[in-house]
Amino acid sequence: MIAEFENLSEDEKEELFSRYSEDKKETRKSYQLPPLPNAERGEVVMRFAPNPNGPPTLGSARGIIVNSEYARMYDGKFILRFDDTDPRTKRPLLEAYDWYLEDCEWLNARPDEIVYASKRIGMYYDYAVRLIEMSHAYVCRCPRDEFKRYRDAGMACPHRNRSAEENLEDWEKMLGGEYAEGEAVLRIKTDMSHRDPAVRDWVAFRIIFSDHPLVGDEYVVYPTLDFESAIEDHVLGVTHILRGKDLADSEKRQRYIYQYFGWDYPVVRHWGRVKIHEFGKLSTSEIRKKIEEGVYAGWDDPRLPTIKALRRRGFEAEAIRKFFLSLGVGENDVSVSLKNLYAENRKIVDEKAERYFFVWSPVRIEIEGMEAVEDIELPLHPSRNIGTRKLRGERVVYITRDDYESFKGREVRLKGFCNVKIQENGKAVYLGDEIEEARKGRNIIHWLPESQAVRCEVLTPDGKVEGFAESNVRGAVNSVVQFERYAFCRVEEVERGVRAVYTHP
RNA sequence: GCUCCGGUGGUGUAGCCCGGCCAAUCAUACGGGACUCUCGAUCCCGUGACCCGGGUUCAAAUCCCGGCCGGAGCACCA
Repeated sequence: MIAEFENLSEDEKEELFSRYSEDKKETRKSYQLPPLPNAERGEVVMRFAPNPNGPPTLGSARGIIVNSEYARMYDGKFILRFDDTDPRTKRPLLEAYDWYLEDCEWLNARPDEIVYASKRIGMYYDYAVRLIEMSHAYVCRCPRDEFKRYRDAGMACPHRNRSAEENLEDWEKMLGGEYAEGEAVLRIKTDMSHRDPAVRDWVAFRIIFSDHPLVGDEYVVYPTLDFESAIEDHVLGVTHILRGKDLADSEKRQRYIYQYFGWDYPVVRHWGRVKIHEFGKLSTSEIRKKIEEGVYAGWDDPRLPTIKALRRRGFEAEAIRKFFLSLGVGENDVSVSLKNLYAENRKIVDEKAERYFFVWSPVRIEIEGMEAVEDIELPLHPSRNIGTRKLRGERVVYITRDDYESFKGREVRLKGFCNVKIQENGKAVYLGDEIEEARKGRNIIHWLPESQAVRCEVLTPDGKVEGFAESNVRGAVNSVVQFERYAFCRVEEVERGVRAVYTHP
């Protein structure tokens, strides 16, 4: 059987291997999302609705991936909707709109439709008017604190029972800029004795005298998320809503609107909070501040949990997808290590990453007793036949300080080159080239010839690591390579020295 | 405090709706071994969990009650 296999041509072997690994992938790939209740093939409409006040982060990725995955599962539609209706407290960033588009695309979740809430404020006004006319909404002129007292007491405020005409009039005044910020809001009538105070007559529109990055100073009355989202989900025909449980109460509020208009509320499911060990709690606004302070170099700083940063680090979209699909859509909070993402990514990247040497904290070593310079060829990949790279076996080489310290006085194999005995004084004694001479085990180390060592810095999540890389990496710009015995890294710059970004071990 | 929601190995997850086939799935992590001119990959093997207490039942991870723990919301933020 084995002999039979050996007799096959390389191509045939390749084919067998790939067929075998394909099968394995298929079974392993089963991060199946649970079925959606009430979902019909071709009818499902999902949406992801971020506020673009910064670039998408790992947190956003979950929303993008899970929603788009369900849309795909049911052959449905995936909508990207910008809930950008607060130009002050959660002010959108103009560039961020495009960042979301880019990252969705990159995550293999291209939206079938894109909606900008701020461009549809006029439409929300129409629905507001209808609610006022039906006496399901009213303009409330209570100061915030005063209303809070009514709410806590479960009592109607003085404005609650005014006529539709009066309310319409006040509404017009709001729109006309006759009221200052805080002087009037439009509230949806719910139930002042609702057991959950958060549901009692919630605010649908408020006055904000601030220009909006996308629509300028066209409006002074902006809808709140609950109103905007309620209307949009219906207008867009959203069938299923999947989002974080921080928005769980929204459903209770929004249902009133659906009831007043006689609409059906979409199926809602919430997932718990995700905490990633490696990234502390970083809010978008905190990151923004630290970028401005110069703590981070930008939104794609490798230390950040933004999609931009992960992409720069060389993560594959598919790995990120699998990572989130593996978390499922449970309502319990998860606290997960990035190691899981690393593992997913490694599976993809290992078979295509070219291998190179990177010597961090280099120590210069002179090899004594070596006869002549040798030309050495090393494979670009340990198991796949994708070519070789050339190194010169010279008398002067660099090895890392770690190896120097731990192998001092002992024999090691310079991978692909020769065996030496490391001396205490920064020198080494040549022992021969034969691999057989080298002890099997953990004594094969990587190295670099002085003449082919180029300065290299690696940006890691914990800071910068400096050393030398072999000049051959110049051919690997913009790709993920494995610096042997170090980590996978994405090479992003090769002029004037090499700069790479750490992906993962 | 009030209102919701959750608690399966170190971590994440399946199972829970419709009790038995669950001495509980898969992944990751960890430990051991094989292979390898990388500390990567691959291949074996192994460790390890149903929050606690009652109840219902012939039978409970699954149903009910109570407790404990955790989270979210209680904004003119999203």
